[in-house]
Parts: sequence; structure tokens; C-alpha cells
Amino acid sequence: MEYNFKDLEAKWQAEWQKQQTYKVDVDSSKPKFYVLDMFPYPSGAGLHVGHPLGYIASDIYSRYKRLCGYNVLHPMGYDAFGLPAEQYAIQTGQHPADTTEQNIARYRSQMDKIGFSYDWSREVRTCEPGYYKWTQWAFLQMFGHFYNNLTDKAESIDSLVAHFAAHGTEGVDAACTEPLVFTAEEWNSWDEKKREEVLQNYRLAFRADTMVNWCAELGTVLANDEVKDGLSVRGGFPVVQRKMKQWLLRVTAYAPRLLEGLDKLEWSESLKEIQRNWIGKSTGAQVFFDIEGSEKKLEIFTTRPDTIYGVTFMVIAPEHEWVKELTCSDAQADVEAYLEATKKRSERERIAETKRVSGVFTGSYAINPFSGKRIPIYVSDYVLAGYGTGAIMAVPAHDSRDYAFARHFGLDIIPVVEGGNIEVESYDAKEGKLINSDILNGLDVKEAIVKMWDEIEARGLGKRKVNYRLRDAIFSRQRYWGEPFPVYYKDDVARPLSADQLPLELPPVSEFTPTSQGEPPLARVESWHTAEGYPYETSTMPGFAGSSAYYLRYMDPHNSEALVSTEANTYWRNVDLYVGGIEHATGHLIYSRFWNKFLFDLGVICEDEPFRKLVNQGMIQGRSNFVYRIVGTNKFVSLGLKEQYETQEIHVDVNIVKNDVLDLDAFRAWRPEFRDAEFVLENGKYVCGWAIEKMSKSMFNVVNPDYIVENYGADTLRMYEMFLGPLEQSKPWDTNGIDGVHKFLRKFWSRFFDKEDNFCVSEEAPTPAELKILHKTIKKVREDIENFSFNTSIPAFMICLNELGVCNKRAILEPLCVLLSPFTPHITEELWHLLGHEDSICTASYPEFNADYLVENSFEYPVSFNGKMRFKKELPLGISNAEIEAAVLADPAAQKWTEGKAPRKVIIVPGKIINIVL
RNA sequence: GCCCGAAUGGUGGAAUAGGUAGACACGAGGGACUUAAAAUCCCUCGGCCCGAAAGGGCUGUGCCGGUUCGAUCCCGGCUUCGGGUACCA
Repeated sequence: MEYNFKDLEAKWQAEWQKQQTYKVDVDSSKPKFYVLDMFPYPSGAGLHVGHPLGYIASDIYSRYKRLCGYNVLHPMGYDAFGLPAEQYAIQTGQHPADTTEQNIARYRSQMDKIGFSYDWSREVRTCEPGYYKWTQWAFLQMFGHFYNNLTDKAESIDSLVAHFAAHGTEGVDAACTEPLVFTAEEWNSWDEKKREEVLQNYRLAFRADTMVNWCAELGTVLANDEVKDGLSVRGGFPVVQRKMKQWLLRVTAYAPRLLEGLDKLEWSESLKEIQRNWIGKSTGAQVFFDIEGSEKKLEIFTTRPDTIYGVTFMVIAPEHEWVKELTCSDAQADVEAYLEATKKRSERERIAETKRVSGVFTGSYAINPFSGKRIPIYVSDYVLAGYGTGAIMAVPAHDSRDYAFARHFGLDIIPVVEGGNIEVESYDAKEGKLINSDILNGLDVKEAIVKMWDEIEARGLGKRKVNYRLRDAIFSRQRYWGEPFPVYYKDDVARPLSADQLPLELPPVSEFTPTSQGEPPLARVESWHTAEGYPYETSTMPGFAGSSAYYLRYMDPHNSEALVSTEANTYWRNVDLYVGGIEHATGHLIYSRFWNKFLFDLGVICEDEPFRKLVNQGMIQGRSNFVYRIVGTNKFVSLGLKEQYETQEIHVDVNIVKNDVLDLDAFRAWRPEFRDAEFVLENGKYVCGWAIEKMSKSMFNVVNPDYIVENYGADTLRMYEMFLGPLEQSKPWDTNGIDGVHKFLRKFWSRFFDKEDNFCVSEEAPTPAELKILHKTIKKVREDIENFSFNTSIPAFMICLNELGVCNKRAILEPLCVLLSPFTPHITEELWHLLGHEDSICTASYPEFNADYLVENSFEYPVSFNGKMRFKKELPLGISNAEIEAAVLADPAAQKWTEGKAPRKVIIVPGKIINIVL
């Protein structure tokens, strides 16, 4: 019988759906295992072959774990709110809900054809009210909580209010936007509006005037991870800094825990490193500098307090709140001109001009608290308002930026650490002996830093401090297609809806552009207010809102009483294996961890990290093909001959090229202008050129999984995607090699049929040699799956089949079927039933490796002389090294190399190698 | 600039407690079967050299050096490519 993958795959996909083969429920009799894919954003372009790579890997692992006796939760859903659907709506007028629905249907049909073992009864969509009810609920919880640094967890804002009423800020250590000090009397004397303003300083979800990334083309603000090189990640539009009132999440409150938590996770080192850098912990000191002729003290942050004797000037950021105060009257015009010029520069220009030194003197002086020296205060945009205190002490001798600034303005450069050549450049390294530094002289840099921490604290000049690069996440977007905020405004004070008013549903609109006043689309909706007429927030939540806790919702997707029931959560706990792209390292994967830790503090869930193990699949690039048209003609010349003509390179659809050879008829049919194309062939073939590029429509190198499924079957697609190379590596898609795995499947299939094409397996007992081959394969495949080396387990199957030859014994083929089933579920399910089983192959158990079959009693030693392999000698195992040595040296082949002389040394590793040193 | 990671045939890639480099597959060439094609099967394929052949020798995992009986693997120094990040004090 022929391997008819088309009928067979359709048949089993229908059957699995009918039998609900992959549905799972809480089952305390079995250990759980949770395998999760990053759910896709359903874009209009559909899936290309790159998208399913991670899904296939996680599906193999899920099926493997299921066969090993685990109760496996393997769900799928859609991250359905987002910018592209809305941009598309602006262009076409189609409602995002409609296009999203269509795209989801397309994604689903493409995924179904690949034979994934998802439990679709648990599907979630972030844009559905039943789902985003819990996104809104979590937001309200954040609004209602603050972060207590003393207990190191989120606590109810009510307890903070009670504390303020009784003691003011005395004894409070909470994460906040800026430190506040007030008494209970003050608090009690304030009205509600003033109190709420103060509370915004502590809430984990809060509103604040803040510098934001404003993208005019998109008409919205963007989070830091949505901006790269001063351009929006989506669309590549310029982004400028602007101060605006926005909703934010106090992610920074969790910075220490987000950092420490990484150590316990089984994530790749590179990914953890990206997160560590993004969180950016630096330990240093806060120091206050007196200002000449003022009561005020200028606060700075430095990681190099040891260099304080080398401070020759101070710099504050243009946005620093004391710029005006510190500016003397005769410097006023210059400073204002500088501020104006700085404001105009876009983020992109700032980045492009990092080498250019600019700044202006304020006319004020600070006093070095250690040396007592008078030092000028400058304003420059190389100091950022958002980091540290927005002011620095400048040590030009030991900081390259300060050095450039000092050189430009002719300021003093005093070396305080030995080393480097101060005439040419600053010496930034943290090693060497201190000089010119009074009490620090002679100390090592590291010792000096520690001593200064003590000195600064002892003299009351400041204290040790830890700073993080991580910023609070801007949480509002001036868009339509996102979750509405469950808040309304009364007297300009944001007030939360109560939990029973959720979800606050997104109302329909007909226009998706900002209003003429530049307000978000929701401002157009006349009914967008509470029953009492108080207006709702018109911004919506950003993309990461809906994706931050979706993995929890899968545990209990239909629960209308809670995000997730305690029962479901304590059983499924957290994700054991998360598979997805590395591009989410500083976005989703940070926010999700934050969100999870917050819910953990609330006691809603039982694990404080969401994703125990994480695997990043690589990107699949496209492989483009080219044809070469002789300029001015409709004649095309093959690759090897193109140098003889003046040609023009044209992208050609990779689907009409096979092994870089063009299908001429298909090419003529491809586009009308090529209908009469002529060709200059080499060896009767037209050979195309190729290049590795991004997979995109305009390069004609998009390979659609449907096409592969149609022509080779889903099992071949699954296996080939894994065979392509290591999962975590980026690699180009190349359909050329696909015949190899397809051939393997046909060959495997044919083992079950005799010459007359009847299903036929032998009941004969397997030989020791056959068992050895089988168990060698079991061992290899099990190890590979556990290590995610799917690419190396496929050769193991191929070798197994080659070594077995024509063996058609049930005792060998049946376990092989199970072994193979995670990779190629359809063909193995069919064979499993032909073998006489009634239940799905999913109910089988994965074959155990039995070491007894692999016991060897002799070994063919490679014998090398001075490390160079010369011949092989088969010797029994278990004999002594002396016996091995004697046997080898007696061999005529060895005597040829020793030439009768006794070797200097013989190294024997039993079962591995014999090396003779002459 | 700083921090990670990588480099192996015509191609994708195997191989690490340091022990036969190039598994497996693609591709190419040759052959068998066939009226023919498809399908299937067999042989050869890193480079250089000796040999009619069988076979044999040298060399070879980006470059230079080190440790070792032995290095694709460990150490030091480079080169190139990829990723992250950047006036973060």
C-alpha cells in the first residue's frame, strides 16, 4: 500500500478532534507537565514555515511527556489586540474585530493541518471580554496596592492610608516615584484630591506626568522596549521625548526580585544576561554637594566614590528641576538657548550625535565635601534626567564622557588613580592605586570605594545606594484596539470601577484615527462614561497587558469567578517549558514575571516565577532565488553564464525553483511579462542564483506551510523543520533537503507491507542484533528529546532503519512506532491501528531503554602512535591493561610502526583508545 | 565602546569528562532495474600526493601560539560574522 499521507492525515485529524484526544483535566493521580508556546498575534499574512518551528518542537515534547505518563497541559490561543489590526482598519475601514476574527480562522486552519496536540477547549483570545475582564481586574489590583520594601511584597493601599492617618510617612519604606515626608496631621488635613495625588506616588498602577516616547505617526506613546534606535519597532517611525500624563506600572518596585529570580530559572545564559542588563543594577553612593550661596544640596549618584578628589565640575541634565534656580542672571540667556536647542532634538538625533560635546555653564558653583574645592556646575544633555538623580559629579580623569567634556570646555583634569595616559584619554578601569586623594592615598580602587561608602555615611553626606536602569512601564496607549481601563474620572481624580462592574467592554467605533484635538478614538464615543456621566479613560492598555498572565488563564479558561481557581492553580502551578522567540526578552518576559510576582504577593497564585524552563527557537530566514535577464531583452541566462552578458538580477518565486533549477514552464506562467521568455541554459538546465534574506513577500521567498503539507504531508514538514538544524539557531529555510525525510517516512511505511502491498508484520522473536539496534535508538532519541536536540534524533531513526534492513518484526516495529510518534503523529497513528490497537497511540507508553541489550564483549580499538590513528584491533573487554598492551604490541601491524623498538609509554583507556608513544 | 555567542566539505549540519573528524541528509558524478519516466537500489565525493588497481602517505575543524601521549573540544592572543546594549555616572 502506498503511503498516502493526504488521506491519512485528514482522517486522523478529524478523528482526534472527534475523540477529543488531547483534552486534559486536572488529574491528581498523574504528575502534571505544562508546555506552553508564545501565543501568536494573528497577522493578516498568515503563517510561513518559520512560525511553526517552535510549535512543532513543543508539540514533540508534549507528546513525549504524555507518553512518559505525565498529564500534559498544552494549550494555544491568540494575542489578538494590537497595532497592526488597527492600522489596517484605518486604511481599509474594516473593524479590527472582524479582521482579527478572519486572521484567527486562517491561523487555526493552518495550525490544524500540522497536527498539533493542543487542547483547543482551553483557547483564549486577549480581545474577548471574558478574557480581558481579568486583565482589567489585575490592573485594579495594582491600582489598589503598593510595594512595601520592609516586607518585600505588595500590600493593600488601604493599609498605607491607615498608616498615613496615624503616623504620616514615619516608618514607611515603600516603592515610590519620589520620596515624600509628611506628618499624620498634614495627611488628615488634606482633601480627597490631594490625598489621591499623594497615593499616586505609591500605587503599583498609577498616573503621572512623565517623559514618554511619543510617536507622532502612530499617534501614541510607546514603552522603552517598543523603541529601538529612536524609531518605533512597529513601523519604524521617529520617536521623540515628551512630557505627558500617562498610566504607568511600578515595575521598578520588583527590580531586585526580577534580578534575583533569574538565578533559579532554567533559561539560556544569554537570555538571562539580556534581562540582567536591562534591569541594570549598579551599586554606588548617593552624595550631597553643597551649593555656594544656597541652602540647597545637589544630590548625585556615583559608582566611583573613590574618585571624589578628582571631581572638577558637576553636570545636571537639561530637564533637572533646579536648572532655573542654579542659573545665574548673566548665564540665563545661554542656558535658555541651550535648553531650547536640546528640546528640539529628536531621540534619533541625540543617538546619532553622541560624539558631539555640548553644554553650558550655569554660573553656579558647588563645594566638594571632601576637598572643599569650589567646582562649576554645568548643564549638558549627556546627563540623563531619568537615571540616578539627573546630576553627576564629573571626574574627567577617569570617565571618558567627562574627559571629552573637560577637554572641550578647558576644565581641569586631576588624576586620582595611577595608570593610563591622562594626556591622551581618561583611565576608566577600576584598578590601580589612589593618588592625590588625601585619606585614600595608597589604597586600591576596590578598597577605596568601600572606605568612601563608610566615610560618606559617617560624615552624613549621603549613603550607599543601589540604582536600576529599569524604568516603570508606561501602560496607556492612545489607541482604540486594546483593553479599556476600568477607571473613570471625577473631579479629575481617577477612580476605579468595582470588580463586579468588570469587564468594561470596548465600545464599537467607526473611525480609528485620533480626534481633531489629538485625543484617542474612544473620545469620539458619546456614551463613553459611567451611568452618572463621569467620563471613562479614553486610552487603552498596551499589547503586553493581555499577554502578561495568559498562561494562568489557560489553567482555568472558563472561570467567571476568578482569574484561575486555587484548585487549578495548585495543580498546574506554572509553566514547565516555555518555547518562543528571544525578541520578547526585554518586553513580555519581564512584564510577565512582574505580573506573576505581583499576583503571587496577593496570594492569588502559588508560584513566584511563571516560566521554569525556557527555550528560544531560532528564526527561520528565507532563501531567495534569482534569474538573470539580459538587459533590454526578455532573455534569461543561467547562473554560470551570466558573466558573459550584461544582466539584471530579478527575484523569482522560490516555489517554482527546485534545487536551484528553474521550472521553465512555471516561470512562463508565473507572470504575463515572462510568457514569451527565452532562456540560455547550461547543461540543459536553467540554474538560479540564491541569497539568504528575510522571509518576505517582496523577495518571493515565502514558503507557506500549507504548500509543504499539500505536497509532502504534515509529518514530513514536522520532521524536516526539526532536521533543519539546532532548534535555537537561526537558519535559512531550504526546501531542497525535504526529500530526505520524506523518503525516510516512505521507507518506514514500506517496512509494514509485503511485496503484494498487504499489511504484514512478522511475529517472530527479534535477534540480539536487532534488539541492540532498537535500544541504541531508544537511548539516543530519549536523550535527544530531553536535551531538545531534535535535529540529531532524526538521523538516529534513519540509521536505525538502515541497520535493521528489511526486518518487519512486530517486536521491533511497534516500539519504533511509539518512539517516532511525537515527531510524526499521523503516520504512526495509522500504523499503530494497523498493528491492531484500538486506542490512540497517545495512550501507549514511551519505550524504556534497556542497557542489557547493549552489552558488548569486545571492542575494536583504534590504535594510535603518538596520537595518530594507525590501525584497528578488536580485543575482548574486561581484560587487564597489561594484556591489552601485550596483545597490541604482538600484532604485526603494530610492529610495522614500532620497528622492533620498545615504546616509551602506552596509554590505554579501556573501551576507548590505545595510544602508543614512541 | 561594553557584554554575550558563533566559525567544521559544494550545502545544512554530526562528533565534547580531551580519544577513529566530516555521522545523517541534500547536492554532484557514475551504475543497476525500466521501452521510457517516476519510484527503488548500489558505488564514489575535504585537499594534495604515490599507485594500473588493491591500497598507501601527507595534510586538514577561521588565524597565531600554549598545555597534553593525544586538542574541533582546554588556556592565551588575534580575525571575521551574528545578537544584546549604550552618553546608565
